Amino acid sequence: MRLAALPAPDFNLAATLECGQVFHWRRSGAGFEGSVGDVPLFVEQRSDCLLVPPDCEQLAQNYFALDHPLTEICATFPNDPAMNAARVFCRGLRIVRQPPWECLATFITSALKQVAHIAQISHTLRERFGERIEWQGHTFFSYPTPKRLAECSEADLRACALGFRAKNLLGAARMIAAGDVDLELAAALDDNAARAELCRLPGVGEKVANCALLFGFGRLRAFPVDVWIERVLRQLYFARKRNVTARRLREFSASYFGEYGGYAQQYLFHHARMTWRGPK
DNA sequence: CTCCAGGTTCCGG
DNA sequence: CCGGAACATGGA
Repeated sequence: MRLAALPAPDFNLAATLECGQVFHWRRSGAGFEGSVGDVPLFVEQRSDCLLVPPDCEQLAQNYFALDHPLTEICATFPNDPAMNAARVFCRGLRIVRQPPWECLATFITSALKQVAHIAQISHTLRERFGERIEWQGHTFFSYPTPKRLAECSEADLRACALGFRAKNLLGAARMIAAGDVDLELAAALDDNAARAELCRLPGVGEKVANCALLFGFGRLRAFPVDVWIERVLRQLYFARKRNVTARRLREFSASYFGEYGGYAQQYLFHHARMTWRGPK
């Protein structure tokens, strides 16, 4: 089919989709196929343009956050060796705008899982409980809604290889389906209040809440501290320092990396993961 | 076989 | 507030 060309300067599609912020895109030919909410999408990069199906330009422009002032964002990063290396390595990587629920739910299922496993779980949940979307001879599945997951039993979810995460995903889906937690209301709160609201959900602690805030709620200052980032902070920012507590790391990262700390975090995360023990 | 993975929660100092 | 342990599953 004919594709439309969308100007996308200062953008790296592959890095953006494979850096561990989103898990359901698959390589397809020279591009990627996936979905944004319930809209199927194919996207391919040609130098400074994105090729997308006609009438999808606006959707892609928004989803891939082509309006983020990347040069300005990178200029706000602290000037230190670790950050500079990550900034060069991740050039063109953008924090996409994921639908809040599927982002939050995916990170609830991410606890103590490798990126490949998280993707596997996401696809299984989509195929079993999401909406099937046929498009151009390809089959896509949307992420199941809170309502749909709330109707499942814990055993249904455990059957998707969720392990102990099944109870958390189910509990979160039920609280949201019941209106006990309202993601649209949370979206109107400031960062700290929104984080506190998300943390009321089972399986959502500081780290998962920050991932949801950063990748699903557009809070570009949110700084998730996972095992990789903790290694980066301890080895590159607190080298030869003893007894650095988790709280100390959180306080440091919340201020040191600035107003676009979430971008800085993702660059440090991706760079460390890709270089510290061979690309995978 | 052992170790670890984009953590959260609960429990005892 | 802090460090430990339990919690499932699969790939390295």
